[in-house]
Amino acid sequence: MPATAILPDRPLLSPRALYQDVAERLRLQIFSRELEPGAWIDEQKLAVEYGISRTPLREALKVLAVEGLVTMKLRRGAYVTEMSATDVAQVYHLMALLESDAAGTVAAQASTADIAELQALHDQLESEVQQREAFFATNEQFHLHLLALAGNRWSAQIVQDLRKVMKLNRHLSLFKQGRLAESLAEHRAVMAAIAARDAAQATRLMRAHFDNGLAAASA
Amino acid sequence: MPATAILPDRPLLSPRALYQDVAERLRLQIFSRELEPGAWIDEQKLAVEYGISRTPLREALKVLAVEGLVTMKLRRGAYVTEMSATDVAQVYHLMALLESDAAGTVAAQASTADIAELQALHDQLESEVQQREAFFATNEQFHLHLLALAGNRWSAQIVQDLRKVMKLNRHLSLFKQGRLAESLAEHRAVMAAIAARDAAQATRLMRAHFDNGLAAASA
DNA sequence: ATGCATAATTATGAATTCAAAACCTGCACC
DNA sequence: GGTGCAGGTTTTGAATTCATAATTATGCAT
Repeated sequence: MPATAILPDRPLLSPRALYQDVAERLRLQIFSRELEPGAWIDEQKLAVEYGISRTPLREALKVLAVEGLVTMKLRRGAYVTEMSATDVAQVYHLMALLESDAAGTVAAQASTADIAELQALHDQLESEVQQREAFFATNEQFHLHLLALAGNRWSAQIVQDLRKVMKLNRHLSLFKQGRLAESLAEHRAVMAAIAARDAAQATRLMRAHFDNGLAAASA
Repeated sequence: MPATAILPDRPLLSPRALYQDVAERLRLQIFSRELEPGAWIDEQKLAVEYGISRTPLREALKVLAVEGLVTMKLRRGAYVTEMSATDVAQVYHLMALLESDAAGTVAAQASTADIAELQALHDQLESEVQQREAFFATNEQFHLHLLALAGNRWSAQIVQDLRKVMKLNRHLSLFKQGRLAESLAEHRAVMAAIAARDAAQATRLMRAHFDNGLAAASA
């Protein structure tokens, strides 16, 4: 009898292909450090564990490779990507660029209703300073919502991918004690600029928010 | 006898996996419009044409899907992505953001030798205004070299992917008559700002260069 | 002739099989 | 005691096979 399949029974007529489910499951295992950076990914073992064949697993690995989460080595399989300090800085810089641009766009163009939604998310964040996990989740929601409101789907997709690879990095700045409060204050300022429709200021403040995050991460 | 394989014999000990070669070949077929936007990609036919099995072809298609060149529909296969006018504008905006940032970084930080190399590429461009094909090629080389000099490998990778996607768009601004000369003039200004180590100006001018390109493309 | 139900065909998604490269392991030899 | 080679094992990369969903074709009733 094979090892218990981890993927629960899914309807035969699934809304998406198996390799996509597998890709998502792999991401979760990577983010949770069950598969840690630098580790070799054993195709056969995982296929048995997931209760599937190697084919969809290999397809999923190729997807993650393009996203940057794993690195393929010819004839040696897949490895979880290791992020150097340089990589972290470079990705932060990119996210700062894209998200600050998005903040400016939203401040200038979003509807009042959209901004109210953003404000609601921010208010929720304010109430969660004491709950680390909830704060992280809402924080990510806020940023993704901002990207969605900015309306550039290419940009949004890229930032989503970058956020994924960022999760490879153990030393997320927000984990630093005390950084949560600072981060919230910066957020508040960004939100205020957006609400005030001050695009230039929103851009500036969002960029500062990321720069501070990077500084905290590398400290 | 099967149809003639398009891929030439390659050494048994190939430097990269077959699916990567196939991905590259697919990109070329897409850019050259042998596979046109919206078209369904016949796996079996292509596999025979390439003289390979469906497995590496399918893996290549998944890679292109993440890159945005093709769209996978469940149980309906792969389709060449169609770019709307909105998509074109969004991608242009992104490239403007990333490349103008790179221009600023290079102006501020690149070595004198590096800038000399860039200048050499620009000089070559100046000599090629009359040769459309050569101009395109050198232009792309210049931009990619600039990205490389900026030193952010994530940024460089993204811009490379975006440039690929852009080639899906038939109405590349540079094709417009007269735009070549304008483009060159803008290039010259950017190059001058970089040589003068004026980062802010380099950023501004590169951004303007792309904005003009977009305006020309949508005109 | 047209519309619907159903059967045949085709193409995709996934599993399985096969070939070749990389990696151990152990032994001979320096 | 270390080094290098031979053989076997493991694992990847790719082809083939299989199952099922989607599409097309067919035939029947109206």
